[in-house]
Amino acid sequence: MSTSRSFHHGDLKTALADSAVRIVEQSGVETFSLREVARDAGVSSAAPYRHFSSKEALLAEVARRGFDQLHDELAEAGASSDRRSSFLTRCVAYIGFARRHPALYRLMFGAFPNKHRYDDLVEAGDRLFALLNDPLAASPSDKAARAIGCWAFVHGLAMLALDNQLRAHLPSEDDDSLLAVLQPLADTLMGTEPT
Amino acid sequence: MSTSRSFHHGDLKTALADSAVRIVEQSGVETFSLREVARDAGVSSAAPYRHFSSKEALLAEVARRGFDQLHDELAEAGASSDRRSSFLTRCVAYIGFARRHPALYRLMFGAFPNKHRYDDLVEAGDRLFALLNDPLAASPSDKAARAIGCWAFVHGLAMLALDNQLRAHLPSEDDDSLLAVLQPLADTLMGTEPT
DNA sequence: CTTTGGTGTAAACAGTGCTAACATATCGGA
DNA sequence: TCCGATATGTTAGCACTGTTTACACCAAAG
Repeated sequence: MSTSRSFHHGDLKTALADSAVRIVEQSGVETFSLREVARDAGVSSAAPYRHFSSKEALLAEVARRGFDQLHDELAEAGASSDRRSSFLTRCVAYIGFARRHPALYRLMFGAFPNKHRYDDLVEAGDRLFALLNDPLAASPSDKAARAIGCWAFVHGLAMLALDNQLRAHLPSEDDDSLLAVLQPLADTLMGTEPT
Repeated sequence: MSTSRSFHHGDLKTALADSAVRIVEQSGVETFSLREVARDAGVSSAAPYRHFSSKEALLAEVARRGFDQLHDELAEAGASSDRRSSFLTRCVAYIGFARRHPALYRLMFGAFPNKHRYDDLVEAGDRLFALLNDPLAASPSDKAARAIGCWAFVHGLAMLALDNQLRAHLPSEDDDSLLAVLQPLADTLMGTEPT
């Protein structure tokens, strides 16, 4: 074994992606530079092009990782308990993720020209969507509409949280305040009676 | 009168903002360049700095205009009729705006490092929020929570629309499909009975 | 051992945000 | 009316960016 690490880096591709994630989370995507990633990984400016066809392709990989991570966190968060509280738990966890990784979250849902070229990214997004719909699966009739509504609501809430709009308009921004917003919607979305 | 237009441009500031809006809407914000704006306005690369302290400041002005325009369109859309249908009309109009001006809308809600420096921009956002809350004004009790929920929902829906997620998961993406998603939420948010 | 293909480098190109030094036009006051 | 101060434009340049091209090197297959 010993994946020989003399001249050839060994696994530069994942090293670059690791650096990229760290840099995006620290400094946001506006100032993100491929050359800085290369410096961070200790290689030349042209090296990344052996593994990613463009800066956008590297950012797509970063976003894909973000989707996977969010998916896994939500899967764990709402595993136990009944549908309704699973739904609420996941909503809170979702917004928590967006808050802990604001720049990454913005990248995930930001404008991706040519998004269709990165099918791994698209698939990761679809997996997340499917998981969010999970607690709504047994809801009555107009399933699609409720599913979309669910995601739209949580996503919009997360975005407003990132813009500090929640803090501006809610008494506090802890999980209880969030739940006060989420509760009535959950009842509607799931077709259950308020408890 | 006759704002003398020989050497000094006359009103370069608004001319630059006009060009910037057009360029953002056409090509998105990723490739947006101050120099292109300058070329488009027929001035040198350094001229914009007499009127905007940075590229970000010019983009802030573009975003501010977007907020004002959306505000005005919504104000007109839901002017007549009762609260409930006014709310629904405005939701549809809101998402319609996002779809007709995707890049501009993304800019408006995108990451704005140092957003606090552009108070005009912040105020324009606040005016929009106030207008969206208008139909909910007379709703019972937990007003703030419902108001936030309302905006979050519409905003999230608009974002998903821009990512083509609605087309992917809804039977069609006309206004009727949108209303199917919006209806049950509207009832919940406004504290009225479904009709 | 040799060849071949994958992976790194250095150098260059065009384009970028932004600044500094300079030029000109406009306007308020002597 | 002249005249300086100021606002608004220009040119030239810096440091940086994404990307490409030509080249160097190493690993493994034949």
